[in-house]
Amino acid sequence: MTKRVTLKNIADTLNISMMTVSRALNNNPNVDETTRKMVLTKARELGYFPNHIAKSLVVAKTQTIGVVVPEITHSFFPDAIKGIEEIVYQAGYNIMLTHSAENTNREIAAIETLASRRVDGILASVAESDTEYQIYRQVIDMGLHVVFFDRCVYNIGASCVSIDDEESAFKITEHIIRHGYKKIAHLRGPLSVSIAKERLNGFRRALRKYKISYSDKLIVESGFHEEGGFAAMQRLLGLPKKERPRAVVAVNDPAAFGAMKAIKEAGLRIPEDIAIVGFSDDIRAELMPAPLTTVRQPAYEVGKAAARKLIAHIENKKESVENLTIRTELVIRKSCGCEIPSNGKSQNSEVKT
Amino acid sequence: MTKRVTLKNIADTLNISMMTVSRALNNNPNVDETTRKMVLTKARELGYFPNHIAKSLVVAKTQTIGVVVPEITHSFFPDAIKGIEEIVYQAGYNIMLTHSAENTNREIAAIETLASRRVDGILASVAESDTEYQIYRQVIDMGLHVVFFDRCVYNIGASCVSIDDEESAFKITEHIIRHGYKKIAHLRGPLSVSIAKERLNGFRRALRKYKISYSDKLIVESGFHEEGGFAAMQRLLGLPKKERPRAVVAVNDPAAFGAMKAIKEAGLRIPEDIAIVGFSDDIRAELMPAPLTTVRQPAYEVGKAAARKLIAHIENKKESVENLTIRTELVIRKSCGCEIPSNGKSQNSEVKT
DNA sequence: TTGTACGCGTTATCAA
DNA sequence: TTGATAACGCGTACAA
Repeated sequence: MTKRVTLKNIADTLNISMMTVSRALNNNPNVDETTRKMVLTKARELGYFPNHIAKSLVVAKTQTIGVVVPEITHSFFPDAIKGIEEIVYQAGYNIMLTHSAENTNREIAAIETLASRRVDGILASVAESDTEYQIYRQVIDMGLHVVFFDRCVYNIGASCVSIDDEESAFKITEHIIRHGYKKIAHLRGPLSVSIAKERLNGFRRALRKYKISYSDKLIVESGFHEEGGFAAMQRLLGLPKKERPRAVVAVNDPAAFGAMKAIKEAGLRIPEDIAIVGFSDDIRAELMPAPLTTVRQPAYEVGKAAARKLIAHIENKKESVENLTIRTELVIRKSCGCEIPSNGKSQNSEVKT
Repeated sequence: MTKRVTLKNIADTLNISMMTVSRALNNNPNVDETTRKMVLTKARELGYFPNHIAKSLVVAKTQTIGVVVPEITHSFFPDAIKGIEEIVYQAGYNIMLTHSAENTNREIAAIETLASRRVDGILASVAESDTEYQIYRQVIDMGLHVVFFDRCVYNIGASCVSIDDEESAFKITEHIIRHGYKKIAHLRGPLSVSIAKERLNGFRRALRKYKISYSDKLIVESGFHEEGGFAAMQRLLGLPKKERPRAVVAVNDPAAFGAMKAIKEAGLRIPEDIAIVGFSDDIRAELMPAPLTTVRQPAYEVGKAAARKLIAHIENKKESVENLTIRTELVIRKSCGCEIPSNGKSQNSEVKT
């Protein structure tokens, strides 16, 4: 921040009061048109930029939204941020972006700085490692508006926008079941993260509905990344032949990619020996040797909806806290054993294997 | 921004002055340890969060870096932003993120709000459509520090951090030439963007060095996207057979992907009929049917270097304005006609075709 | 070690 | 339509 021209500078050179200058610049109707023109001209001439900091201090509003993401480079987040930016820009807000790097302490520090910077609200997606949410309670109690997106914390007085994880996992598992597979494994994420838990629930519900028995041995933790998926799949492949899964439902696409690598390295074919499906429709999914059947998450829409909800909370005291859900779409490709339907998006292919 | 506890609140409940509270909270040594403990305890008890806005107003520094990107979802930018975040976080700054959507007017508006919000400096990558940079001149003249990254504006009093585009384009073109190809086309970007111009220059320099003649017919504009690459390649394929290129150097990977699609649709093989190389090492490059030979851009490093340079400018008046260059790496894959070397990264394969 | 006075740049409020 | 004054919450400079 360097020395700048102020309202007072303009007022002095024009021999009028600061207030008149302020009013002229803010399109206040109670200003003579001649004076307004004069002020506008002089302001431009002097290179005046309003000091938004000073204004924020007076009006106790910063027009700023704090955003907390766990990992900017996860394909989901750039799209979500773009959606957020689109909405807040139109509403006259700006984004303060923070990155927790999946680290709880950094996330807490981020929330604290955002609170100190008096953002009008926070859009947050929590880190994998989070186990307690005291800091969110604290800022929410202070009256700061929080809306979670994608990875939510529930029952804490904040709205949440996410995809219907449980239902989506149910649907893709159901799709797999309809292929006739009986031994189906699940690579699950860390259960401290809401989406991991819900996808697991959806997986289980589908098995129950179709009365497929399963042992807990077929549910292994992979985390959200390729390496974890690879390791988890290796463990499954290390099972006695009879217990090995015929199909795998992965918690997300990266985990599925890792698993596919492990399957390949074991000399097995996808989907002939082992079918697999992912979750998220990563940009790489359709380019895999066996293009990956997966769930498309509308990240951009999630970002937009979350931003809209947050702004509603900010601008309307009585906006109700609620959990919003954004529809996903099943993307059918070869990895599940389907013939690819013409548009690759049919939801009802039933292929026996 | 909601009602909050202030220094004065703490001071009053403790019957001491605001200044003592301020000093205690800021680890000023001139405070009795007993008082400090008392203050710290009470601050926590009351849920005090320092008002960074008020502080910024007094000290005329916001500890905020404005970031302007043309398109958050371009694979380059999330990585670059992550690098930026890493550095500014360590240095005690936060990021205000804006997105121009490749639109000049939005970019100008973004710079203006960032200036109003009194950010300490700006990291900017300009939009494709930009033709004049008056707004940057203006804020730089005001004393705002600007560092461009990736897409730069030169000779305007701002540092720039980018990859060595000209040299990288030269190297990858040279690589293609060494395969023995004679008729080599270039899909170029919009010349108003610095990187497009420089890559074209590198391409030309390589042809000159190896005395390869070329007609301007083989340099066609594709823009930076897949559709443009597709259309541009179709134009090349529409040329009389004799004039058609045997190899193509694309301005970036998405353009190359589009071109590859056009080549496929024309019933030609890559690299047997037409070899092609890209630029940027998009995450999809190695997954293409013919894995794409390309130039790897260290986006994360570019972001870090740009952030470091900006902070140096902010914190050290005499930091010199300069253009920094980050090294790229040639990534050799099949699309250029190479046998793939063991690690996929050799720089000196020479294969005749 | 602690406290007082003032100012940062703006808007709200009330008076003219 | 315009202006004077106070206030936002904090740090600087100086005094005690």
